Amino acid sequence: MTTLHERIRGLLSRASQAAQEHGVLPQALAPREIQLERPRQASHGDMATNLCFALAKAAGKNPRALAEAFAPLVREVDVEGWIQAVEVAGPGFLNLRLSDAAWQASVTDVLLQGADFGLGNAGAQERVLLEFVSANPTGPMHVGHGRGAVLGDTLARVMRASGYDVTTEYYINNVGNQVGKLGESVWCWLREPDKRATALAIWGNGDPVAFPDGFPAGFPEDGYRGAYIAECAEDLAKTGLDCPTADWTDDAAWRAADVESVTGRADNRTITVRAWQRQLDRIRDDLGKLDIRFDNWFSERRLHGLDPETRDAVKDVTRRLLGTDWAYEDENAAPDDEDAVVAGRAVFFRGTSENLPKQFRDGKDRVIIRGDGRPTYFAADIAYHDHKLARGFDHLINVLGADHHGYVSRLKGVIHALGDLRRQEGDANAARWTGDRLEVLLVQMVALLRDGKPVPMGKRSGEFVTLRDVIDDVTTAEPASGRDAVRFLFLMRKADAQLDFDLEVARRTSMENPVYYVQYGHARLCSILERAAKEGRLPALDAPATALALDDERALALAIAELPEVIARAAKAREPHQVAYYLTDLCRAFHGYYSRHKSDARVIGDDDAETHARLQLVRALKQVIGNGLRLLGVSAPERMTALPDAAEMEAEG
RNA sequence: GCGCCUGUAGCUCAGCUGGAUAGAGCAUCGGACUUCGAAUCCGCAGGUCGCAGGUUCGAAUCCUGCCGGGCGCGCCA
Repeated sequence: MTTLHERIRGLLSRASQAAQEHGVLPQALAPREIQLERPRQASHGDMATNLCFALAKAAGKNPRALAEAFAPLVREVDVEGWIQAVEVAGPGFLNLRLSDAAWQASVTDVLLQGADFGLGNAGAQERVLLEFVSANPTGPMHVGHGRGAVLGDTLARVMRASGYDVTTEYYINNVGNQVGKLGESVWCWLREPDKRATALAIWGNGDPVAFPDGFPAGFPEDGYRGAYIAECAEDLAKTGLDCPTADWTDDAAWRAADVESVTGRADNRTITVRAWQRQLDRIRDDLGKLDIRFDNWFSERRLHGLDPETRDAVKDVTRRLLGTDWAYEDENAAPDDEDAVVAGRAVFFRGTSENLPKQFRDGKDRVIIRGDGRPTYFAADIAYHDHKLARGFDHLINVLGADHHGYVSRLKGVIHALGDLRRQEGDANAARWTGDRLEVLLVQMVALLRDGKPVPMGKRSGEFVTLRDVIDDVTTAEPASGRDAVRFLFLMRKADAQLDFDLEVARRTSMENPVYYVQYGHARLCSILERAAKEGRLPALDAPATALALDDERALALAIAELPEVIARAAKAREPHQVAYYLTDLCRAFHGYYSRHKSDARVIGDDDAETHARLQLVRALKQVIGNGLRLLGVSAPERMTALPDAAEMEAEG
């Protein structure tokens, strides 16, 4: 199996060999990647390469002269006849005009490769661990999490299509202050069933926060105030914790029953564990609505030795770092935290070390172990990333919210330090621990709009629009439409640009909402094929498309041939949005072709040869759009359900 | 103050990683359904690529300095 671009690259590569034999190029010349691009101007041919610019230096010639010498060689090695014309243009471009056979073959390529068309092996099976979402299991996911989720999941799909061996992972942040606070918040609601009932009734009415009795006594000042906390308590009150006592107000009994709470830590109480597990279930459900599933769910607890059969890797790695110059104890720092049990000695990571490459160096040394002996989030992350590399991954990718960007250099720095540590320990694999094994993709924020106006969100009040709300809100006739709209629209911006998500636009069924545009294109193609099948005019799948002759058909054939290029590029650049843009462009080309030739060259016509060839093109287009949508996790409907008519629309509006 | 991201048509954004005359959608205006889907298409108009230097055959893209916007700089995660 091969593709159009591979054929042309092969041709150009043979031409460079010939050039070496003819003395046009020096003998010793490293093979290089040949860039092929589609010129904007039709007069520039079907494909252009800047190969001669790249080779000019090595050849000691100016690009234009080299191109002049190169052009006849391309013709000479073109034994298959793929090239109709080679032209030297501008300062040294080689413009190629393909023969009919060449571009027509791309239609056949697609049909023969089917669902596999577009796959490549640029990734060379590199083992990549892709961590994304990793939202704290302390509450519902919001739209920002959703964007990271869609980006991560689509990137995984795109990279797999490009030959990377990708494992996806969700890091469950179930240790520390935040989950502890979650447990306490739930606990407070549990102890006051009457107040809970009142509050839930009011919340159930749609009133987000206000209710007469306020929060339960002793509710933590910085606790989680959302309605979902009371709901969680209600749920646990019904199902229990598999513990002997039924009286939630019996503090002593519950503490005794908190068998997992041997350390007295709030984040390790049974009730806390049940609370975050429940939140995690909801997160898993929400992700499922977007068709996102993880290969691994990695519990932070195991890094602290809290899960069965795990050891305290955090303590272990801290101790080992302390044995080197990478970490040190600070006796002067007094803990600000009044809850601190002992005013002990905090442990710092020397992130400012001169021994760190500049790009991994931090502005200040960071705390790993607090003065009271509790490890920080950073400490666990050190153990976590050590563990990731120890599992044998070649490359790590983390998708993070852009507000975490200050954390990146620290994390890379510590991986570098771990490498040095392992070298000192005589680890033969130490070279694998380097800062540039970690790649962090920062996803910018999402602003939620309704009809152009920002939707107010205040996390503190507990009132915020959840990802689930958004998916439900933009779900229209088809069950998958909410998922499709959210996924596609999140991919219409590159990750490092802020994104406005307009709920009204996401429901719209016009070009403003590109997901419908692309899906409509797919449905339209299906409908043509359906008609052709009904009339018994579908050719065999491997029938040639040699009767295609229109410029628009040439352009479409060349466009579908680009899918493998787009996928490879998107995977390499970690930019899945390129696939989304490609699909809208391709559909635009198809809709244009369809409309322009409605009267003079319909797909199904009198001439059998033309009809068959056009149907092959239609089939190929459908295949390519379908493959692309699958990559984006968006459904490719065979038909679109009817729109509500104008009267209904107005009644709604 | 320091660091990261960002500035492209009236608005929202692409721009194949340094290539040829910078492109879409929306909005405005004007056109196209007797046929395989008008959820579509065609056309008009719209630009000092924030500003100023620099690098070279060539810059929206790379380097420097300003200006404007966003986000970070916890013994939070």
